[in-house]
Amino acid sequence: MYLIFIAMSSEKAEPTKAELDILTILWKHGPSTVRFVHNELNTLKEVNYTTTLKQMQLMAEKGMLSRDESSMKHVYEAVEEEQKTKGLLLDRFVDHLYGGSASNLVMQLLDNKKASKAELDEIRAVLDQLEKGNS
Amino acid sequence: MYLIFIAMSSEKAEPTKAELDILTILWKHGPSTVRFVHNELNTLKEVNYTTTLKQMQLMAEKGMLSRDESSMKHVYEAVEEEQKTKGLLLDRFVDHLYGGSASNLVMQLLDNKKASKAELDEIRAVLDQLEKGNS
DNA sequence: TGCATCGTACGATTTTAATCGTACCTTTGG
DNA sequence: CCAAAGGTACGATTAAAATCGTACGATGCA
Repeated sequence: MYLIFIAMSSEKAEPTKAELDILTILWKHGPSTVRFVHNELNTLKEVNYTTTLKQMQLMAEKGMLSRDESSMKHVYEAVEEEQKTKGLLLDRFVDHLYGGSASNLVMQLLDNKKASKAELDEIRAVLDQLEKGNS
Repeated sequence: MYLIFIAMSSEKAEPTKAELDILTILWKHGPSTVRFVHNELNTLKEVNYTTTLKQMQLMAEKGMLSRDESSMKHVYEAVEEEQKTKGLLLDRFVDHLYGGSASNLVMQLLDNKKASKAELDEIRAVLDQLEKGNS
């Protein structure tokens, strides 16, 4: 007797570049129509309306977006929260480029970059906060 | 009279996933033959030898790798330094996902992740170092 | 010498992401 | 009423990334 598993794409697929652009807009503005997303998108890059539409349809099919079809103008919404998705991407990034070491990444970040005084302070504040909570 | 510029691909193209894997190996081990890189690569994912070869040839063509053809077994080397390339990728990442705010990224990094006590300390040390140098 | 092994060269194919063209339905204002 | 405007559906195409198959030259050694 065998157990058969239907692959439900349990492996979190990370959004592509184009998909991330759309997600970003939806995270920022909440549930939106294709038209709205498309307009926002065109402030970044020029694409045909049907391209945006198709993208969003595919994303919905993949389960990245949900949509409300009750009105003729379908309203789409990101399924995963911004923090969760970005967190996943960040994790992958750290793993792949910095061997999983967050501190290595931060070092390079502060080293190579124009991290302003304000930013340094802010980061330090985050650190303090964390250590307090940890102990 | 016109000045004619030969496009020398001044726009830093970021390496693709597969390319980055190869670069990582070269950064770690220094100038290497295709065979060596290929073996290393196969500890991560299975690919045909000629695939690795072709990849590296293309990368050389793009100027990402240089190669020494004096011996029959060509020896390839990464052109850009590890820090420089990773720094570029990191910048793009911060810009795209965190609106260019390094502190936002760090916040999420420390928040969402299992940043160990040791890592926190290390990061704090980096901060101290920086502030000393800045003032 | 001759053949197995290991190397490069390179066109072609496959896979995935992204874009577009066209058909057709719904709403709306004159 | 009906045409213009704006919506969805969806196959087909283009673009980019990655992979592979085959040809053929070098090398080494029985």
